[in-house]
Amino acid sequence: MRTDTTFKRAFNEMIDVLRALDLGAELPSENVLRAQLGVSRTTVRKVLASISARGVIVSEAHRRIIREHPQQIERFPKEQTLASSEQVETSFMEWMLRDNACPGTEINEAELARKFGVATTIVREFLNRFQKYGLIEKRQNAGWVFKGFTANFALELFEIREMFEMRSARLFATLPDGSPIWKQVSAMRAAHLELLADIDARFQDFSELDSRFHRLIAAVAPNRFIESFQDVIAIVFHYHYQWNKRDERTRNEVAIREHLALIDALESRNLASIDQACRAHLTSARETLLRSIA
Amino acid sequence: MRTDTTFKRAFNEMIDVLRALDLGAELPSENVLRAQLGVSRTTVRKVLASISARGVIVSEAHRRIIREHPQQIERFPKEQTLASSEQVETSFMEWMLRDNACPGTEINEAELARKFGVATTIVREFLNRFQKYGLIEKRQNAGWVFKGFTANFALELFEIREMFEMRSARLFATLPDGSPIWKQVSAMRAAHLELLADIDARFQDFSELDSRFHRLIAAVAPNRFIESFQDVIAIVFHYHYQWNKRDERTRNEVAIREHLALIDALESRNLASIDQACRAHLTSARETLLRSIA
DNA sequence: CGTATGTTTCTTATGTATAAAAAACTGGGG
DNA sequence: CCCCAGTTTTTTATACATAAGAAACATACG
Repeated sequence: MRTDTTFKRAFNEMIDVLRALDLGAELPSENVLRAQLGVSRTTVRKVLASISARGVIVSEAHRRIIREHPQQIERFPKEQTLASSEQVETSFMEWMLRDNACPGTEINEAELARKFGVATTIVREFLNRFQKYGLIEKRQNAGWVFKGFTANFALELFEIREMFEMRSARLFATLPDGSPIWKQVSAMRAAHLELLADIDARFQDFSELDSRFHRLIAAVAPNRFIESFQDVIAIVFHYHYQWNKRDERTRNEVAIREHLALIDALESRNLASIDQACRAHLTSARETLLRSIA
Repeated sequence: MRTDTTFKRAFNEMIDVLRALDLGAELPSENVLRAQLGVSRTTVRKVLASISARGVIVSEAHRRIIREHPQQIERFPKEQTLASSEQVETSFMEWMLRDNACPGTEINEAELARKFGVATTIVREFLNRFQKYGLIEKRQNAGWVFKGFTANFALELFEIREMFEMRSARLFATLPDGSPIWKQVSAMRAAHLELLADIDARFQDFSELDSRFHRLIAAVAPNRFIESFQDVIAIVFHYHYQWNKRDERTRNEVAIREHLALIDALESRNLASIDQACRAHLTSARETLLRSIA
């Protein structure tokens, strides 16, 4: 049976929506809420019914009134708001990084499904999607093989990354002054400086900023294949560094400074500087990853 | 229920194996046959049992003897030797290219499953794998959208293709004389000349040769992400050109000559010539594809 | 009439079932 | 002992079932 994670997520969000409204106010229409929460009206109605049953709102003649602010209502815990297909990703990455890092390990769909507590269909679907990350390989009529989080993997990854990133960065040199991208670049610098100022407390926020930074650079000339490859990079860094915490703070601080240098170079529109800053960052990122694998 | 396409394929292949043996000869062991046919011993035994039931071979005390050459035995038709998951690819590409080429078309899993006569699971799995080709996109809790076989698609595809191909081709300039790749390059030239000599009759064989040629060039320095991208190129060319036959013969002849020029350039080890030949071919291939889309 | 809610229908997400295929186990002969 | 064929156990490929969610349709109210 399908899980009701969409409902639970919408329910949690609806609590926030209600909190922002005054007592006695009329709720927005189902259609407005639908757009706001990003779900179907069917789900909105289900959430409203559920909240109504708890007495937080009352329906009267085609309108809904807020009776009390939902302070007491408990939110659904985060795990219950993730579809099984999403949970499997986390389970799998943990299995991979913690338990069975060794290359050549055979992956057994049935066993994983049992271990993760989901149907085999889900595991299968996940593995199919996960294939693009280059870490597993399918063998006809047999299971999958884990190819290993190896130095080779990192080198192949960075070879592509370098091609793509240099290509995008270089395009900034000819980007017209009026492009809206420059605004985003400048906002990106601010975000980096902000994080740098508070690096001791917030160094763990870097992973997400890193991904946003590289996606912004790639966005200078959209290419679906490059965008898809960003997913590969993002997942690798997200999980690998989550698992390997050595020198995390220093590592991130260095990367932030390299990003800032690259931003300066981009804004200078000087091709040589761009090349240099970009390559410097990629080389350093590669070395860091390689060191953490060895 | 799972289809028995593996059995049928093995059965067809076994017929060839038996034909190559003398009457009265003893069959190789199950294990040897298993390796030869590339299936499990379970399937080999099933095939042997089936052929045995038709009286072509007799089992006596731990050995199997060929009694007659299987001229009469009918092979299973090709369609029955393809797993549903493989058939779906063809069905889908035909649906896409013939019926619904327009961008933005919504793809309905259930409807496709009905149309193709397979379970929804299979269609779903296919779409998940097919996502990497950049032609479809998934929307949360809703179906998929066909993004269209558009000029933009072709341009993005070729931007990546050019980066990858130039990278590989350039590496040939520093490839040591002793590398086994040179033998394959020379064999590749022979294959091209052979096809060229008989181009009027065999121009349809080019698609496969093309794919092998570009994979060989990439093989100079293996990179899983580049290899994976070759699949994208291969499928696009295979199906798109199968559907668009305009000027097929001329188009292929031109490409063969460009390939030959590139082979010469590679063997010259001259970087400038390699760059030039490689770029010339890619430009021409891109123009051809764009023209056929417009 | 247009917008909002109530109702019905269709589709997707995910579990379960099962034949086909693979792999593991077994006893026997050279 | 190694290899071989017979047997049993596991796993995969695929079909099918169903609740959740989306979309389409219908009705009512201002």
